[in-house]
Amino acid sequence: MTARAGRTTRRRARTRAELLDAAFTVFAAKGFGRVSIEEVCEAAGYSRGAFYSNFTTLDELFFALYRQRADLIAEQVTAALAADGPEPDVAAAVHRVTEVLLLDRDWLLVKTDFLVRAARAPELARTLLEHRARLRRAIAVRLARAHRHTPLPAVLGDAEGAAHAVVAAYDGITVQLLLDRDTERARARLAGLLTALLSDGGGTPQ
Amino acid sequence: MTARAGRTTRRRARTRAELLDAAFTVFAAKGFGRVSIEEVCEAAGYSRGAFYSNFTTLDELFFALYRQRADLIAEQVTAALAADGPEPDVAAAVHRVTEVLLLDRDWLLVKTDFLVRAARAPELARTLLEHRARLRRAIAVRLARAHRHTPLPAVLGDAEGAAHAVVAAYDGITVQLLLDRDTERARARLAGLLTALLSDGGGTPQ
DNA sequence: CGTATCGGATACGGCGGTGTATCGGAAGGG
DNA sequence: CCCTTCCGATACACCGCCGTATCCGATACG
Repeated sequence: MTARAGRTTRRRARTRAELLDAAFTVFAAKGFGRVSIEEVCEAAGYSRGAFYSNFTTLDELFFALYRQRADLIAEQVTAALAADGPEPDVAAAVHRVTEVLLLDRDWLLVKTDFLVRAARAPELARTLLEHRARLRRAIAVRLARAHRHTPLPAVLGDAEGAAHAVVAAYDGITVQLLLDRDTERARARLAGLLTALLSDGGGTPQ
Repeated sequence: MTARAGRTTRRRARTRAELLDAAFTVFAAKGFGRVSIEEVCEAAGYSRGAFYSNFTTLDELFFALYRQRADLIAEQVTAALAADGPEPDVAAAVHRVTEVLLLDRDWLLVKTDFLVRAARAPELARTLLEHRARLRRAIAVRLARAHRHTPLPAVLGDAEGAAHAVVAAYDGITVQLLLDRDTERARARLAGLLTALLSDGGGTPQ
C-alpha cells in the first residue's frame, strides 16, 4: 500500500503529483461525487494503470489531495500572519489572511466537498477536526496576544472560545460566497463580523 | 414533464411522496453523490418504473426534495418565531429556532449536499439564494423590531446586514456541528455568537 | 358496474466505469 | 553499458446502473 520501500522515486513522484493536480482541477469543476477515476487520469494525461499504481481508490486520492492542499493553505496563512511584526495590526492581518482563504474558489469547493464526505465518515471527521483544532489554536494565540489589554467579549469565553467564533464566522461567510461568488462582499462581511465579534461592541469600522 | 393535466392523482401523489421520503433517508445516509436511482426506489419499495413515471432524473427528485423540506423548515421557523408575542424574548426565540434548525442532522446533511451542488450550478444557486434572502428578510424584520431602541452594532450596517451576520453565524456553527455532532455545544455557541453579534458588546459602545 | 385511462412492474439492450493481469519501455545501480 | 527493477500502458472480463418499451393491474368516471 503506502509501504513503498523501493528505490525508484523520481518518475513516480512526478506522476503522482500530476495526478493530484489534475484531480484538484477536475474535483473543483465537477464535484467529487461526479468524477470518475478515468476522468482524473485523462485530465492528467495518464492511463488508469498509472492511477492504480499510485492509489487504490478514488477516496484515497481525494484524501491525499485534501491533505496536500490543506497543508499548503496552512503554510500560507501562517506566512500571512507572520508577515507583520509582534505589534499586530489586526485589520491588515485579516486582510492578508482572507486573501489566502477566500480568493481561491476552487479550494473552497474542494474543501466543502471534503466536509460533506467527512460529515458521514467519522474517520475523516476526526482528521478534519484535528486540522481545525490546530488552526483554532493558532488563532487563539494570536487573539490572546492582540487583546492582551483590551479583553474579548465575555460571551465568547476564553481565547479558545473566541477562536471558535472566528472560525465559525469564516465558515459562515464561505457558504454565502460559494453561492453568490462575490469575493469582495465576502471579505467586507467577514471583516465586519470579526470586528463585531472581537472588538467588544461598535468599535471602529475602518 | 411537470405539465400533468390527467385525472388520477391519489395513488400517484402517494408514491411520489413515498419516493421523496425514501430519498431523504437515503441521501442523508450516503450523500447525494453516492446514491443511485435504484437505491431510492428499493428504499421506497417501488421499482424504477415508478421513479421514471414521477421524475425524469435524480437531480430533479433531489431538487423537489429540497424544496419540500426547505419549505417545511421555513414554516416551522416561522411558527417558532411567532410563538411569543410581539414583546420579544430574544433568548427564548433563539432557543426555539435552533431547536428546529440544529436538531435534525439528516436535514443538515442534505442541505449541505444541496449547497455543494448549488455552488457549481448557477441555476440552483439562484434558487437557493432567493430562499436565503427571504429567510434573511424575515430575520431583519424581527431584528429591527427587537432592537428598536437599543441599536445594533454599527459595523454590521443596517438590519439587513445584521441578518446577514446571523445567517453566517448559523452556517458557520452548522459546519462544526456536522463534524463533531455535538448539538448542545453547537446551540450554546450559536447563542453566544448571536449575543456577541447583536447585543452590541458587553458594555456600552464608546 | 363496465370501461377507458392511468401508473407502476417487468424485461431488455447498452454504456460507462471498474479492477486485474500482462507486457514493453524507462530509470537507476553496478 | 548492461540488466534488474520498476512503472505505467494496454487488453479483457465484469458489473451496476441507466433509459426505454411493453404489459397488466389499479383507479376514477359515467
